[in-house]
Amino acid sequence: MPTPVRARRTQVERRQDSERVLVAAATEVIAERGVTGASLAVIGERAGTSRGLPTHHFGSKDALVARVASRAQDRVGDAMLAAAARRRDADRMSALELLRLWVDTYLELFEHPTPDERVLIVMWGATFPSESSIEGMLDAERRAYDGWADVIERGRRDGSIRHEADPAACAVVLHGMLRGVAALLLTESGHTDMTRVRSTVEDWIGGALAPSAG
Amino acid sequence: MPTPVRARRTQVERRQDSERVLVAAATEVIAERGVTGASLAVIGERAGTSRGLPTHHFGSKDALVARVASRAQDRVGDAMLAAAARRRDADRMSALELLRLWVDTYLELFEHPTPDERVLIVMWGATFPSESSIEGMLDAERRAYDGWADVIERGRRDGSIRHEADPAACAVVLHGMLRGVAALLLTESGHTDMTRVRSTVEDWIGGALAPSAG
Amino acid sequence: MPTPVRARRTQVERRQDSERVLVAAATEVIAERGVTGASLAVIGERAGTSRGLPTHHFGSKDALVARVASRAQDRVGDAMLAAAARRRDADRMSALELLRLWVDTYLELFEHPTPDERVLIVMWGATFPSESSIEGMLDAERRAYDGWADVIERGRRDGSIRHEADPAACAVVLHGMLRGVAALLLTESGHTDMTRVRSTVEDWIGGALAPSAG
Amino acid sequence: MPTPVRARRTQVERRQDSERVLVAAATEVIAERGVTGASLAVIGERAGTSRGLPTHHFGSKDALVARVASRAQDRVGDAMLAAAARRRDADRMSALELLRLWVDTYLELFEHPTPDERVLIVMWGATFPSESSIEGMLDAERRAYDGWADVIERGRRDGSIRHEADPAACAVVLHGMLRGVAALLLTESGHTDMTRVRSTVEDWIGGALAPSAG
DNA sequence: TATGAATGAGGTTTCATTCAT
DNA sequence: AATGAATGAAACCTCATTCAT
Repeated sequence: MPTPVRARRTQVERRQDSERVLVAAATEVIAERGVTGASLAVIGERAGTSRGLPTHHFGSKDALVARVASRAQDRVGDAMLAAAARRRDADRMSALELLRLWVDTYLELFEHPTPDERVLIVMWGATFPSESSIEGMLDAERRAYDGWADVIERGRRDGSIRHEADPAACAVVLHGMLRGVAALLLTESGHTDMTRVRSTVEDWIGGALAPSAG
Repeated sequence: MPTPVRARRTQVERRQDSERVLVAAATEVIAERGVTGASLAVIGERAGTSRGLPTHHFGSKDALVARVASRAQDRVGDAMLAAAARRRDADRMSALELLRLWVDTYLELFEHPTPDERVLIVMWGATFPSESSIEGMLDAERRAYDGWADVIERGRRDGSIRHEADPAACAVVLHGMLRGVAALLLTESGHTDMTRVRSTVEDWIGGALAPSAG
Repeated sequence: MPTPVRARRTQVERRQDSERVLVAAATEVIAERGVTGASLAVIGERAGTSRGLPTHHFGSKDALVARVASRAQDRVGDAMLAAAARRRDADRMSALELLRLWVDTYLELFEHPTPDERVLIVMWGATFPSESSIEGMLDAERRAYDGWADVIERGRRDGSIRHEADPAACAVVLHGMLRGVAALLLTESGHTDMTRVRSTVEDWIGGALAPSAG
Repeated sequence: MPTPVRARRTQVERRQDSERVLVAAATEVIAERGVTGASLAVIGERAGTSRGLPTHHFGSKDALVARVASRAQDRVGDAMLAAAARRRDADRMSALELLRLWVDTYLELFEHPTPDERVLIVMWGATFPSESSIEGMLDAERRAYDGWADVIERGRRDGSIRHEADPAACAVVLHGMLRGVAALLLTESGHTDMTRVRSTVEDWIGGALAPSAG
């Protein structure tokens, strides 16, 4: 008696499909209405499924929210890694060059933001209340600016970043600047000249981190 | 034996007292739980009044939230104006010096943040969802970086800020940086060395805006 | 020492003024929104006084509502008595003539209804729920159709109304008809030709109560 | 030992059962306390379900109220149609005979009124305030006396109703009379001799609509 | 796996009433 | 007498979650 090999695989596929479509829908709805404003029923309907599927699939709203957060972080992180990978001379780039590439890539993402970019900022904003905690969000923040600090430290060693720069403090300022600028761009889209903002950020970073000419 | 001189209060005084205590409580609770997480019942209890007073007094949650927002904005704005007013040489300061003073004052506020400072960032975060709108919040943002753009423009004219700086773009970057850094400081308080962050911000601004030595 | 004779009288007058203006306002608001839909605060404001005055003056909402009901009943009753009093030949009218005069007067009132007429119907409608009870409303109803039964009985004796007519049953039908027609006129004002409705009612009463020609 | 054959119900059955029981409970409670006096919590409890089910099921109180109204209208309308259908000679009845049959059926319903009859009158009463509006209630009224006007017009053509009768005006008077009498019967049940009222109504209609003997 | 019916806690708001001025 | 501030119960509604199908 032949076993329905494909049938079982189909179950797994269907589950994955559900997950993909639910996370995408949740990303959209949270980007529009915020974490607390997004209801599971609306997410289910936006996904074209039943209102009960989000709970059924993820067990709880918190779990779905955490899933959305981690996916959004990954997408942005991947974009930056991919930008570096595309460069032929990746292994010959100085740390400062890499940092500038990353910054540029980051800002480029927010020039034409998808729900993935927007939701990242929305969820960042949701961490500001002192009691609020979104699973995995604070950790991701810390990883992010540990990353910046790391590059800056490397730059100090390879001479591409001035020695006086304090890696930890610069990482805070740099990360805060990128997040803050991104947030302003999202809430004020249309009112700002993106190209100029990007080149201004480049200038500031250059002025702050490049070794002094002397 | 001292008598409670002012035990009798007029209606107007009672109303003002209620308002003061309600706005203070709302500021605290919103700073802790966010705008949507703060319920009027909890605010009423925190204020030491009945659970129904917030609605009775302000008519709606939105009105109370708007009141909290405008008060928080005023407090921060006032602090910056007061810092300038305290300077003897206020009228002889260059635009860049004024800008640095303001930045320094702003960051100092977030070194030991009260609920007023925190709530400002929390409410800023609540504006990130595209459909969300908090009465008066977006306007205040725009006023704020119009203010920065104005100082930068003045600096270009008085020669204290380099001519190449684009006032509008620099204002976005500067305002975003301050907001973003403030947000990081609030969520990461204890993990960062405030003094170093402040002096780093100073350096970046100097490097970006001061006229080039040549 | 002269006593402020007028001052005391003024207090009484002011109280009466308040009462008049409050009852008038309550009549309007109840006519618009129904008994439960009318709030004391709105009534107070409509009266041009404070929101607290209705309670202060009448002690409770029920008391004010009862006052409105009795006044509205009086106004309608007075109009009918006045119509009879205006007739020179009042003492020579047959019972049927009096009844027709009353009916005509009643319907005329609803041709251009003031809040007084409307509120009477509104409050009548509020007595339909089985548990609902508006102070004095049911009694007034009963008095009203006892009045009709009385006239019909007199008509049977003076020969102006046919002998077969059952006073109690006819009173129910007549009173119901008037109330029902009035209610339709209020909810459908503009859609009905009042003049025809009035003459139709006259015809029906004539056909039902006048002695048969034979 | 008998097993509960239908213990398992499909989702659709569960939904229909809930709807039935909720509408029945709402009808009862509204008949007792009026539209505004009936709270969803009480309706839910009366239905033997949770307090939240009414809202969950119908979305809003207005929707449930509209559902109750339309069902009550249907029940009364159906009773009148059924009475005509039971007659063998239905197609040979004159318009006046049909009208009398309907009137008789209508009044019979109110002799032993169920909540369905009572709620119809209660909701009619709730439409009297000028600003109040119950979904579908005014339309139903208009349909109802359009129906009466139609029968009267047919009677004028088949000669069973006198030619002088104005269909529109007579419909208003007839409908008003029936509603008004029904309302009095409900509020005064026990105080009135139903049989006599019914035969009085018959007499009045006969006197008003039947062609004059001559 | 997926659907959606049902629950019940909790939110904002309305409002009659109480109470201080 | 009059004002209006304050209370607290109760209303409608939203929504995460549980549960039956």
